Amino acid sequence: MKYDFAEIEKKWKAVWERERPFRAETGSDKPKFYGLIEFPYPSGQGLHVGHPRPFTAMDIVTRKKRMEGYNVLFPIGFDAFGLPTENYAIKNHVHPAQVTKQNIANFTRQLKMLGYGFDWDRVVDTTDPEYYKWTQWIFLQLYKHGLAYKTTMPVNWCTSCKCVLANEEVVEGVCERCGAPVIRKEKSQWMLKITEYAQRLIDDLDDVDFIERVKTQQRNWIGRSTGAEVTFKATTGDEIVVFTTRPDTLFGATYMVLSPEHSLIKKWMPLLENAEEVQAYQRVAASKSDMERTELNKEKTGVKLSGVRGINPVNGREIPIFISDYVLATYGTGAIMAVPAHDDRDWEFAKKFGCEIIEVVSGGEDVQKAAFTAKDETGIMVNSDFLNGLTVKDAIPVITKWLEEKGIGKAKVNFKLRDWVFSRQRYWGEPIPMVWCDKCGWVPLPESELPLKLPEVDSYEPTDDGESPLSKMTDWVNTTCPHCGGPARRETDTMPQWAGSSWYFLRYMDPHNPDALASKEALEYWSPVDWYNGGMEHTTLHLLYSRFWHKFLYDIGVVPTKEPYAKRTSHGMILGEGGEKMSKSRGNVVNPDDVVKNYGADTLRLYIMFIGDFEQAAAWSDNAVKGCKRFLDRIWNLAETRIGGPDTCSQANEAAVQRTIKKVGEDIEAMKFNTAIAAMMGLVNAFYENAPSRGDMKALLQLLSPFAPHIAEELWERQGFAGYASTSAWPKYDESKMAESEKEIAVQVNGKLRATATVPVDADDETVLEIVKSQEKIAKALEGMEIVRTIVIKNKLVNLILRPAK
RNA sequence: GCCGGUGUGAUGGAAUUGGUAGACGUGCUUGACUCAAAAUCAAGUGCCGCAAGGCGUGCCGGUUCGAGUCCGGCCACCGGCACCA
Repeated sequence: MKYDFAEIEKKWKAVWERERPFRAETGSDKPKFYGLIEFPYPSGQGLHVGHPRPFTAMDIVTRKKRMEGYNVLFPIGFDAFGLPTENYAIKNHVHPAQVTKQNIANFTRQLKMLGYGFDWDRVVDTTDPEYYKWTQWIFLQLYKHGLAYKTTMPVNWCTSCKCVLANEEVVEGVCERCGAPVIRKEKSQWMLKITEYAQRLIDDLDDVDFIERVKTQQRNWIGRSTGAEVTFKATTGDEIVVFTTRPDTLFGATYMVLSPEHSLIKKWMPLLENAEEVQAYQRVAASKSDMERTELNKEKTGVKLSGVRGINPVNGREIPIFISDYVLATYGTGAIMAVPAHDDRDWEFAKKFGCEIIEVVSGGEDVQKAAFTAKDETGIMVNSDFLNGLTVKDAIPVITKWLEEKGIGKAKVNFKLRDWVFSRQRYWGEPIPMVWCDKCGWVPLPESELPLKLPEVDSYEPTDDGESPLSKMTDWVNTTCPHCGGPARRETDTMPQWAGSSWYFLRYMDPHNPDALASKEALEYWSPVDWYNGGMEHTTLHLLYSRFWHKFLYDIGVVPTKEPYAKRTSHGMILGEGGEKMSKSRGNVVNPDDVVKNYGADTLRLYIMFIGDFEQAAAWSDNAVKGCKRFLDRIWNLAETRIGGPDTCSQANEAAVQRTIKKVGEDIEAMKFNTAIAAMMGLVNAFYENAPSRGDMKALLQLLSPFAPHIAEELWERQGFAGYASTSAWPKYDESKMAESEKEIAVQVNGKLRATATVPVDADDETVLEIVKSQEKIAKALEGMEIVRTIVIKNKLVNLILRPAK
């Protein structure tokens, strides 16, 4: 009989559906293992072939752990709030909840089709009020602890989504989601103080097992820099605080620059002789989008304030003050001291505006020709009074201490990370449970009133005026103040998509709990996530946000660990056949449904893991899929009918079986799924040479089971082994049985490979040399030569160093 | 500019961390089966050469008995950050 994958896969899915062998049990005595994948956004297109890569990988890992005796939690859910659903709903005049329901049903069908060992009793859906009740609850806790606040500031505004975006959602000046230009818009927004956690988000990376590129990317994004804050005085008597990473260069500060938005400018406006020019510059700067601001970074612009000057606190010198958009309002203090001799940007600006350039660090080229920016021991301080003669490195603590003693400065750490803009002017998101009362201000909804459900609205359409669709629902908006009982209005913005995903892994631990986001015991038992695999694109979004929320929940005693994830890995993208990104317009999209229909889920799983290095991008190849199908066919042919005899390994195959057990086990842990599969292919090839015994086959089926669970289960049954392959005990290997009696070693002459020799394993050097020298080729090479040196590496090679005999 | 990554046959990719480069898969060639094709099975397949042999892991150099692997200097491509003081 042929390998009828469709029939077999249907059969075993039914068994799993009935018996639920992949359920996790909170509180079991077994050691726990929590494997996590990023829950999908249930789009209308259904599962993409990119999805099965991380899903299958973690399915393999967790299936192996289960076989090794762990109590495994491998959950699935849906991150279902979001714009595509809302847009689809608008276009087709259906409720987003309806669209979500359909999409989740389709995703569920596809995920089950692929045979994943999820615990289907723990599915979460972020749009379910029983779920978002707790998303809202966390928001209230953040508010109560002063980490959520509403403020008016210029924010990123996507012109197409008609919605604000977090900094993390703006990529090269355009919207991360839709690619439309992002402009600055002054809006009142809910913000979360992620900056309060900046230091800990960096520091605690040292304690977790994240792949290096994830750590670096997060560190880059948080962007820590150490330096000092220094207070300059203006001739008006006002104080201007600047941040600098180079307090050592203070004597070289020859002018100051304020960002165009700096608050002092407004105050000084009546004093300025060129007020009109300054205002014009401010207007131009304000109208620039992020993109324009960075595109124009080649040419410095700015205006000198006439009528006000700054005073350098170290030497009392009066210096000019400029405004320029190369100084950002949102970083540091929005003001800098400029040291053109030792900063490229200041140098460029100084050249254009004719500012004085004073060298205070010697050791570089002429500072009139280029800035000297080295920060190490190469430079020696000059023109700097009491700092003269010190290296830059030594000067920094000296000047910092001096500033502190004089009360004009202090050491300071700054971060690039900004607070998280948390409101969205959209319908399909969690309502923010806050009420505005003219008397009491912002008042949080009492927890007893959660969940605050999304009301039904007539239109989900975003509005051009930047207000949420909810704002038109006057019945819903108008409410009473929970505090004073007077008339009040609800917040009409909703939470961003990242809200629900910032804590979902906690809900999996206890998904139906009505009284808490999860019970204490469940949190204690399952925390932390042992292994979390996900996309690099979430490194500075979801991964960072969820670490922030988790740390907050830890601080208020809700969760037991500082970090949510013990280990984080990441997979490469699946590209189209030619190595290009899959897209509808290129017509190179592969649909998992089609692959499963043509080859079966087991083949798809196997291929997607065999496609290449898990961490690297890989191009789809229809031909290579066939190779994996062929591999399963070959196993089927060997094991379709019951093999007789005892359940032990055959002599001919034992060493190969043992080696494969070791290799596959180690490779799964190291995410080298491609070589694990290659090893199994090699074993099957060996079985074609020496027919496998029942024991040989048993081991193979167990190794195969995490990768291709359906066929493994079917053949397991056909062989008459007890229970199920997927719940059997992971095979053990015995090092002593892996050794062969003979080994082929390399024979080199003067470091060049000349022959190979077969020698007994672990033979002593003399024996090996004797065998080697008797080789025809080597004997020939030895003629007329003398051996200067011999190198013997046990079981590997012999290298003879020769020179002509005298 | 800063940070991270990658470079190996026709092709996707292996290589026990300094020890026979190219495992495994695809493709290709040949043979068996077949009226034929597909499927399957078997053999071969880094390059040059009839052979002996020589050359081969982006490039140049170094260390070593021995380098894909270590060191120094480049080049190319991919990703992240970027007027962050």
